[in-house]
Amino acid sequence: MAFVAVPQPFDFELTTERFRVFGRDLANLWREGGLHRVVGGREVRIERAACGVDVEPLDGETQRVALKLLGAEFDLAGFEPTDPVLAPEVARLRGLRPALAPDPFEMLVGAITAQQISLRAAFAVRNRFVERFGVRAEQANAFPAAERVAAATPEELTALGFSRRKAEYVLGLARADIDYAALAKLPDDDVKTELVRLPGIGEWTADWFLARHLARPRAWPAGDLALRHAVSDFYGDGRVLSIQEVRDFAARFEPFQNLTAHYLLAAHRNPG
DNA sequence: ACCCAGGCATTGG
DNA sequence: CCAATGCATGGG
Repeated sequence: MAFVAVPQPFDFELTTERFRVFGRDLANLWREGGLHRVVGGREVRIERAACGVDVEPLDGETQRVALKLLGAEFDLAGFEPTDPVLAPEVARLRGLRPALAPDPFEMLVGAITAQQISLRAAFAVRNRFVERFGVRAEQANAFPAAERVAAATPEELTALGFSRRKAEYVLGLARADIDYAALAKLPDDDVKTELVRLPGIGEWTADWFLARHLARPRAWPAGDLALRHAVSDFYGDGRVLSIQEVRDFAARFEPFQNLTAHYLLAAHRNPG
């Protein structure tokens, strides 16, 4: 047994709910109570153990990936909102950590698949992509490497269910020479400015990149339809709030907009 | 057979 | 600058 420590509070089931609720994710595969993912060509299993989280096999890289997937870097201990709407939901979902995408290319391609369509439909397309271009280990497939996708044709992607446009976006990303390490050092606004230059990446995708890959505390995807519905139901008067109206809520949750977005979404899809 | 779902780029005013 | 349009799949 090789244990990894995730800071308290931490609830393994709540944190991994994301990998079950929208359907199967072949690259982050929930199976028999554990999360399977391919790291460096080897399959890793992450499961709850008596004294924390068990990661097999464990090395420096699998530990880094496991900590990302379980949202270990968030300051959850400091997240104690006094907002009368949010506070009870945070209490009810205590230990929920936003599950992060460990890989930037995976994050961006995943977001592109999810543009406009339901997450169920998005996962169906994404899984065909993962199966087609991602090397299989035991149960799970590695998320496809950009270098391998770069050699594909648009037709190979449309055959998997991508729209013509999305196929071109994904190929463009795979072929683009993006310095993700440099990007990760920039302030939020600069990351967004750089990302939005790329075809197929708008503000929504850039915001989710900040939120679910870079774990930026103030990321707030105001354009997200599900977040708009959640904010509208928790704080609104019956109609669906506009993007600008939802954006204006960000100040209220300073400096925990990212955690707040994830808690509102989780609370909304799983009402008390 | 519709309609909507965790957007985006393009086109035309 | 804002409004209208097409796109792909899966579930209701």
